[in-house]
Amino acid sequence: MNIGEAASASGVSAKMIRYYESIGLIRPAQRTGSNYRVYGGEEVHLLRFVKRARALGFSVDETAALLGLWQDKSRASAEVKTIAVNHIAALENKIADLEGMVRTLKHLAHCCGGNDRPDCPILDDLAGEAHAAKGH
Amino acid sequence: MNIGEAASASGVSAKMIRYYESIGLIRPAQRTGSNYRVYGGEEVHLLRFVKRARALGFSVDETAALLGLWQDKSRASAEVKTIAVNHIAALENKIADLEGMVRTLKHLAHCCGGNDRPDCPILDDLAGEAHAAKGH
DNA sequence: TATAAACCTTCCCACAATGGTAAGGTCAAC
DNA sequence: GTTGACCTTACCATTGTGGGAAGGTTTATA
Repeated sequence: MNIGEAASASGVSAKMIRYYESIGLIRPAQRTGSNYRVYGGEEVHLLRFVKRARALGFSVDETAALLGLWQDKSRASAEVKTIAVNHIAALENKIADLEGMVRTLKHLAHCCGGNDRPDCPILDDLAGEAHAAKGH
Repeated sequence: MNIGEAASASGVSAKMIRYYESIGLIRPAQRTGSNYRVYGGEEVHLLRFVKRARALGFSVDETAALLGLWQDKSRASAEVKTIAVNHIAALENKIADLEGMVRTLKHLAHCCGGNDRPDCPILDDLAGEAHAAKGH
């Protein structure tokens, strides 16, 4: 299997496969006589693992740790769970940050006329000149 | 005012002030005879605006647009509101993505013993080998 | 069989935003 | 007049991904 076929079989672009190889996330592929990378079902399986982990928001480093644990048949599931639980916490922090932004922005947008007058509480807030909004 | 003073007055690091200048987000500062950047209250005000916009998750490009509108005293507030509303939608999309990840991970973590046995539904899921979980 | 299309290879550039560091100039205080 | 705290520019790194060029290979077709 060529890299292009492995890419469409795994959903990981050829570009990213080479990248993952270059940073050591995946082992260097075997090569043909003419230096083409060769992949088999096992490699594609591994690439899918990586893709799934990335889609769940794990960093490449975390993914590498998970891959290591996956291949260590005697791992303790607690190790995996720890990574997952930490990742959940990080995601929830990020969500909380974004929700804070949304909350503020919704308030400001709600207060903004959104018409053709220049009067704009959104800009006033950004400028730190939040004049008292007419209570709503 | 030196760049360092402007940085502590505005909360934007000196590094970032120079960066914002280099990409054209803010106008080049005036210079002293010895080539030091000089800032006044107005510039600090502007930097605070930028900082606040960035803290609300606006990209540098969006921030530039907002800055332009801020300085255009005859803008229509609708233009600002449009940027804000689009940004809210983008943030909410991102939140939804992250929440999907959290939901999946919580389910998997819940199903994972987290003990010293190798048995791990998290890895099974990543590997695409999600064997039927014992119903819970 | 010749040639063109569709692959592959490596290498470099770009993004967004931020931090770091190094080599050198300047200013203020003591 | 020296020291320390500032400033200047110019690079490098990050994270993960895409784009492209320059050149080699394989395959399909005329």
